[in-house]
Amino acid sequence: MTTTQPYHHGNLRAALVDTAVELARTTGPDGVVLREVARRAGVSHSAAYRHFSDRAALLGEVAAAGMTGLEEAMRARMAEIEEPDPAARSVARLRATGRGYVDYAVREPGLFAVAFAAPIAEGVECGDPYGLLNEVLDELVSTGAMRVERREGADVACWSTVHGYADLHVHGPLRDVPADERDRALELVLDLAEAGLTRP
Amino acid sequence: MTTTQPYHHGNLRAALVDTAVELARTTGPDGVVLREVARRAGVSHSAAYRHFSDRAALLGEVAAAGMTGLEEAMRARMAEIEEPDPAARSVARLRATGRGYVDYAVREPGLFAVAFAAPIAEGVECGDPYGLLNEVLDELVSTGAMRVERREGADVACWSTVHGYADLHVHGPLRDVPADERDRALELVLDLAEAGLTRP
DNA sequence: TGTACATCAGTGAACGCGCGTTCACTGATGTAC
DNA sequence: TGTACATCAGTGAACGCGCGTTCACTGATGTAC
Repeated sequence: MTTTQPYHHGNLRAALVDTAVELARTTGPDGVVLREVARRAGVSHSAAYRHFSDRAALLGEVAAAGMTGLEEAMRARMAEIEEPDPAARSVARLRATGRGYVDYAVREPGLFAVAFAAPIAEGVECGDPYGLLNEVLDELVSTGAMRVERREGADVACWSTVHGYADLHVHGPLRDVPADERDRALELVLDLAEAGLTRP
Repeated sequence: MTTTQPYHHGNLRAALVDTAVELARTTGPDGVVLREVARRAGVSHSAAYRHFSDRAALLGEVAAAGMTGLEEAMRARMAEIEEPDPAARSVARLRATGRGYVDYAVREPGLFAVAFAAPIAEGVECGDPYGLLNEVLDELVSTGAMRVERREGADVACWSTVHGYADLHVHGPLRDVPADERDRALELVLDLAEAGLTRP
């Protein structure tokens, strides 16, 4: 009882992107092989060229999805914060962005890798983790938790820290560190960043 | 007037490693293609299997060379420091390790990538940038520049920061930032790390 | 309302490519007597 | 000191693989009259 597929797929473009994302989750950038994506979508590989100029264009969509997921993970952690005091709250929110960033890298290593390895597709809906980080850092200044003088460069510093932490633990030499130890070490890293940012 | 090569190369193993390193410099991990390495070394590709069990083993040697280069770059920057005061000197030395790390990543992006992408070959002479960082952090404590309480986790925090900074600027979204701006931003990042580590 | 025709979205064969690895081989080296 | 022989370090053909991309094609859809 095989359901006969109609000749026209209906929404092949979206189906290909979904399939590519799913493939990227387990394989990373190199695993997003155009022929395999088409195969899994149940379509001949040349059909993909009706919707994407080449493999890079498809990968670019996956990268956009990865960025979006990354920002969502950061927001998810931020949503957990209940601290009422504005200054303490902004600090807590910043720490939450870091946890979310690392969460996502660890939970979705393939998508995380693609997000940074492939150029984002043009004109596609795409998250902006860096923009979110900057908003939270501005909050830190406006609540008085951080002096304005420290604001410059704080974005790149924070981003570098969590990004490096994530990369070392996902692909790098720290990849075999057990999860609980990893989480504990992250808090120490966030402590240090916080100490620097909020130093009077 | 072609010089006839002797049948026996003499030191093919070392020659292959050198060639692979040279290739990795411009191409990164994926470019270290066994057949191409052999081609450049003027030898049939199967000859490589007399010296390496497979491609991964050859790549592992390149990774070791990359790690060694990384440590050397850190040491080179450290050697520039002339500060006489012990505490200030240890801080300056720490900052120097960060500059050296980023220097190397920017100057040798291919080798830097291989160093972290491929498992280091067993039993090969190999630099230890992380060990060096730990030594310098211990100096910070012993000179009184950093409180002992902050020592735990400081290694991973510092490593994460410079590693992330390097990765974002070499392969990541900040790859097009011009060199002078990049260097300036690094100092801001080091300022923040220093502020956190040395906070009373 | 029915039909001719343009357009759209698929198909499948083919091209050209290069890879890692294996294997039977041969030329060169070195060592035991 | 000379030689037989084992061993070492190369060669080159072959295997099997899968990829991205192109192209002439065909089936399905929609639109103008």
